[in-house]
Order: sequence, then C-alpha cells, then structure tokens
Amino acid sequence: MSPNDLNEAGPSKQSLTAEAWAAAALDVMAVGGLDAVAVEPLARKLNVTKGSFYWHFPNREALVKAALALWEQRETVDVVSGLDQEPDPYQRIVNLFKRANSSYKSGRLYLALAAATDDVRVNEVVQRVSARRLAYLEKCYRALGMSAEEAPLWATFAYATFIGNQQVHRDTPHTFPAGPKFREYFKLMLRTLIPKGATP
Amino acid sequence: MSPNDLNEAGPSKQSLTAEAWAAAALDVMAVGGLDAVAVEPLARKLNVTKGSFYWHFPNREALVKAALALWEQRETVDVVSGLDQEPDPYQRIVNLFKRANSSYKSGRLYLALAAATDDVRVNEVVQRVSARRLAYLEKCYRALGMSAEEAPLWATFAYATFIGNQQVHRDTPHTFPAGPKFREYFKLMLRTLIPKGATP
DNA sequence: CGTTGCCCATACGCAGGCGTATTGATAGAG
DNA sequence: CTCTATCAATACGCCTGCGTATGGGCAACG
Repeated sequence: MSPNDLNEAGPSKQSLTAEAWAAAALDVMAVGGLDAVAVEPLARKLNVTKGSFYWHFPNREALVKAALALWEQRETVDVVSGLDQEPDPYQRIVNLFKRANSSYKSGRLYLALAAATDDVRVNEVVQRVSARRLAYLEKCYRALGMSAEEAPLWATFAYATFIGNQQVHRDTPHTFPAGPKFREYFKLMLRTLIPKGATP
Repeated sequence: MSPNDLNEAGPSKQSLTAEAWAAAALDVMAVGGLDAVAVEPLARKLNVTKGSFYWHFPNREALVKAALALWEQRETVDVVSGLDQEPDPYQRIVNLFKRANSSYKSGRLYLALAAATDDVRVNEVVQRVSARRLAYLEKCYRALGMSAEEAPLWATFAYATFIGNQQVHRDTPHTFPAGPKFREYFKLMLRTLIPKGATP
C-alpha cells in the first residue's frame, strides 16, 4: 500500500483530491463494472459524504470521464515506460506477455471496462488503448523481420491470446495452469506465438 | 426471425411465456450486461407492463436465474449437438473455431455475462460453461495423440485465443481482420494451434 | 348466460442514487 | 484575532426500479 492509501476504512485526515476519487472509481470498476461507479456508495467507501464529491466534480459524468482518463494515462505510460527500453524485439514481446500475465488486477480492470459496450465514452477509450497495444505488437513483429501483411495477423493473434488468458484466468481460476504448469504454459505460448529465428 | 418473434414492437397478440421473458433478458444482457436486466425496462421493450412479469415470475432474481439456465442450456446443447458428430478430432477443433468466430452475437453474450464477476449465480454458470468447453477441447487434443500433460495446456491456449478473438473483435472492430484477411488469419491460427500430424 | 381461470394493467408504497442548497468546520493569511 | 478560502456534512426533492394489491378483459366451459 502506498503511504496515501485511499479508499480504505479509517479517518485518513488528508483531504480528498479529485484524482483520489477517480482512483477509487477505477477500483470499484474492476469489481462491479461501470455501473458500480456510483457517487453515494463511493463516498461511503471513502468515509465521506457526497457533499465532498460535489465539490470536486460537477456530476457523476465528470467522475467517469476522469477515471477513464486516469486509466488511459496509466495504460499508456505503462506501454512506453520501461517496455520500449528493450532493444531486442523478441524480448519486447516476451516482456509484454510477462506483464500481461502478471498484473491480474489491471487485467480485470480492462475486462470490466471493455464490458461496458453500451457506453460511448468507455468504448472510445478502450478502443484507443487496444489499438495502441495492437500497433505496438505489430511493430515488434515487424522488427522481427515479418512482412507488412503477416505482422498485423500475428499481432492480433498474440493480443487475442493474452487478452483471452486474462479472461480464462478470471472465469475458471482453478482450471488455469498455475505454478510450474504455468511456466510450461508460458513457454508453450512464447515458442508458438513468436515464429522462427530471432532468438535472443 | 422466428414466427413468434418477441421483444419487438407491435402488438403480437400471443401471450408471453416465461421463456420469452428469459430470452429477452438474454438479449439485453448481451448489450447492457447483467444490470440491464431490469423488470420495468424489459416490460416496456416487450410492450407490456410489469403486471405481466410478476405473473410469470416471483421477482427479478427468478428472471435472472431463468435467463442463466436458458443460456447454459443453449451453450451446452450447442456443444453436444452437431459438433460431436464429427469423427476426425482435427476437424472437430476446426469446427469449434468456425463456430466461435461466426456467432458474433453469442460471443458478446458470453463476454457480457463473464463480466458480471460480482454476481455469484452468474459466476457459477460461466465457470461451468467455460470448464465444459475447456474439457471438450482437451479431449480433442488428446484424441490427436497428445499427452495428458500437454493437452490441457494446448486446450487452454486455444480456448484463450478464441475467447480473446471475440474480445478483440468487439473492442476494436475496425482493426480486426475482415474478409480475405480474416481467412488468412483463420488459417494462421489453425496451423499454429493444431500442432503437427493428423491433417485430415 | 354465468362462472372460473389465465394473463395483464393500474395504482401504490418503498428504497436508493442523483443533484442542489445551505450550513459547518478548519487552516492559513493578514 | 479575524477573515476568508477550502473542503465536507446535512437536508431536501426528484427520478427510477422493485414488489404488492387490486381490478379488468377474455376465452373456455358448464
């Protein structure tokens, strides 16, 4: 837990910021979906009343927008920072997979957000984030020497696989390979999804 | 459209059945998620009032249960009927993939249901359906001569991939390969996810 | 024609979330 | 010490969905 842990019980005498509300909104989103972002329940969780909320935000709409912006920014810096440092394209894909399979919580958040197919604002953000990831993957495959026709297919393939992994992991947790089995599974995916040549 | 098309405008003088309500519930679920299954909005969509609903069901809970039961039954008969007729295990997997990538609507429904992670009833059903699909895939891989250690890994891999395909297709529709590109993509997945030997 | 059962409409009270208005508390500036 | 700006609590009205109670229409059957 960070020093200024929010959305937890306890006084936490520090005044709430708008970003704290947005972060709390993302937390409940990961569990209850977009509809779970409700002002009064959130206020209860933060040990305040909605009197506080309506000082920081004009309405619920603004909170949703702020939460989505925060999420997109997190996801985007997540991609550029650290990941792009790696020179080897093969290792870049490996790192992507590692990251995708490690952060279970952020995976849940993506799935919860993407499930809000009826909300236009959410759809736009999800689309941008997904498209960025796909473009990044495609770039990696091209760096591996793949043609402009093949790369997008492999990128979609790989991306679908690790999005699907998060889904399967969430939906049937006890069936998903764990421990040493997961290491096997991981290696299987890597050698299957990164074709020929270019080993590190 | 079937002769007794429900959940559409128009009088449709035929009396509503409980299953019609359940089917309509599944329809709105595929778009708005579990929370969209609300009695009064559904009644409006069916051109009746909730007076009708509360004759067929004791409460909203019962409707959700009925809808889930209907869904599970659909998904289950979907697997056993027609699919298990095919003798060749390779072709069985191919058919699975074809079916997964063809029924866009049913894919959306699965994703919407699976997103309701906070609901216990939904989780149980989703878990059973997913587990059944995984077990079926594993059986296919074993029929291809795969070992008891490898088969579950490949089954999870393949299942994650086509669940992920539905997700990517939904989240970034314009990026997803279409037309001839999709045929390429499909062949790529098949030859990658069904290893060596056992070609038809 | 009357009665009975099936299916639905209407009207009501209740609960919970949204947004507003008003007041209160606290810290820092002067 | 006073004043002011910041942040939060309280109280209110509104809307919407849930569940109940009651009554109405209609077909089948006697």
